[in-house]
Amino acid sequence: METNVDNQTVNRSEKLEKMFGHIDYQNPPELCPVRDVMSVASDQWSILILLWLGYFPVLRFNKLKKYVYGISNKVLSQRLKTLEADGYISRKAYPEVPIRVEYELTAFGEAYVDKLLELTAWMQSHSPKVIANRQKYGLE
Amino acid sequence: METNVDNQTVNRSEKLEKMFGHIDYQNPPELCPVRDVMSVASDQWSILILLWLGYFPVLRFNKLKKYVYGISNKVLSQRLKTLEADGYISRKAYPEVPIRVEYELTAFGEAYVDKLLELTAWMQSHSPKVIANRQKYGLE
DNA sequence: CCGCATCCTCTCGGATACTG
DNA sequence: CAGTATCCGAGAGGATGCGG
Repeated sequence: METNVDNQTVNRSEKLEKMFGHIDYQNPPELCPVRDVMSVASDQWSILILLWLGYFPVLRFNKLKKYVYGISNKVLSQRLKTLEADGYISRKAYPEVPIRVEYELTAFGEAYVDKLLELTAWMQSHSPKVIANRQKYGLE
Repeated sequence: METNVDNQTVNRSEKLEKMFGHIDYQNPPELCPVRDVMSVASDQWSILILLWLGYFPVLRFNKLKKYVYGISNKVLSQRLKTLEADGYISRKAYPEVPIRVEYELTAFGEAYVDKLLELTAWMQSHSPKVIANRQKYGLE
């Protein structure tokens, strides 16, 4: 157990070292790739889109709009385009009348969803604690 | 390997089922706790703040501002307050002159950073692929 | 059915100056 | 040093109507 904690801490330090060790924050990089990639992949709407596409392997535009309730046409359209450009999802249009368009995760997208799920599942199970913290904090 | 893939897929389905299975998207919850908690914890600036606090166990306001380069006083202050309210970090003020304030992760915050790191480390290692995708997409 | 174009609102966030 | 107060601009995002 003790060693587990130690391993965890060491593991954390290693990853952080790899992530931040090389950064010269006195003279910061104009475009940090991690920030850049993260800004797409950790967007609220994008996360929900990806997770629903993990739940239902194939979804059409209006189905997605129902599941990701509250999202507007414009934003859904934007996010889908960006997610496709970044390689997380694929888009197939069938030239029927009316047109049918299907979205699904790429292999890369699936890998990302798996990572994402570890985080969101953890957040879901801990959200009561966070909300409790928040209320307690509000009372002081 | 085959079974690994299967296990992975099954695992994914289970988590997604647990996350989405109960949602009546026809009549969506006004405030989804997961969305709510996520909106704080997956904020761009908050992530960077938490990661830097994982890297350096104790940091003061202006140090943080240097490491999380580009952040403004206002936003840093806001994020720190929210992160404290949600229980990720603790704030200690020493009544010296001039005043000294130290921020550090709580145990809960450390646990979250560990989860976060799995994701961001993955993103860092895959960011070249994403950027390559993006450029290829732009050329079509 | 899929999504773009338009308009319009409104919040977020940056810059600066100031205080305990 | 650690923020707060104020102002201001940009741009994200919602609603709607149209077109392929």
